[in-house]
Amino acid sequence: MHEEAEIPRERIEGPFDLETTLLSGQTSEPQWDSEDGYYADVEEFKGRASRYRVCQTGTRDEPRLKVAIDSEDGDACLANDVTEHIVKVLRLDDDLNAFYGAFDSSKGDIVTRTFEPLKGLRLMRANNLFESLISSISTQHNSIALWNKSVKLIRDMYGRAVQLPDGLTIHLFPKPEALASASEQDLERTGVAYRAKYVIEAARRVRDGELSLEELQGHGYETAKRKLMELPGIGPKVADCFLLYGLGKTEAAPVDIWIHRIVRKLYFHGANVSTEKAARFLRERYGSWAGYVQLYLFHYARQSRLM
DNA sequence: TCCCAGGGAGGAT
DNA sequence: ATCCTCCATGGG
Repeated sequence: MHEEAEIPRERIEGPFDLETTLLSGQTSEPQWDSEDGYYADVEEFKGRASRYRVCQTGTRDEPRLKVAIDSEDGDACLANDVTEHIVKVLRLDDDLNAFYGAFDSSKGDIVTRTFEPLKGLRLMRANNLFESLISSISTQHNSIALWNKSVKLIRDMYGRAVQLPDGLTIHLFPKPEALASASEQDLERTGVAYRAKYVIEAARRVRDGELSLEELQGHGYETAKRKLMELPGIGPKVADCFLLYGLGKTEAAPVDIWIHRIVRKLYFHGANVSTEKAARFLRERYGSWAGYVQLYLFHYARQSRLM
């Protein structure tokens, strides 16, 4: 069944740029598909597999969004669930203007110089906690293009296939049990390569209840991070990715090779500061905005070819 | 052919 | 604690 909806201006706190946000390669889930102005992803709502598409109609400073929903047969009204979901995953209720005003540019805080060129860029939250965890694991020592492809292949190979009324077939991300019982060899064919054993072990622990992703939500940053790092293949950076993009803990600032270089150059005069120290520095300096600062620094540096 | 990709494990100091 | 090498695959 097909539905359409709109997200009005008043649901969006401050400016928003859909394209910059979705193309920033930030999230620990594959990039949304794009077709003529619309960006699409798939998820289950009220047990019904759905494909939702989002299009920005208003401007960056007066943003509005159009939403189109196609779901497998059923007469459930999903418009409300989907629009609330979109507000959550695009973090439309984050007060971006508060972020832009939180640091004193006259005191020369470096990050403020990224605000104008990237205005409207928002953090995202994962559609799906389990997918976010597996995606985060598959990013280690991998390229953005490659892990995007791998996670989409995991959907295609192990996820439930659904044909929508318009004929399009979509694949949801598989449930933990499907990946837990996958063979390492089979999973390697998705391109996750040597990380297959990490993916299977993480899926097994979630399936067996040894790790509850929902419970982590209730823990503080430090505790949740420590529990995540008990999993093989999850170190400080992957844990921070899931804490930020999966659990929405915005004090998490994943320090990858890029952020590491940027922080050393911009904040430590090029001194050799460890990744752990850089992460702690961002958390202590920027608090609950650290995740946003990380996003802006990363995107700014890559876009401007600063590093 | 060579090199690296949004790191982490296992080992040696 | 900090440093070192290797990890499997694809794309430049």
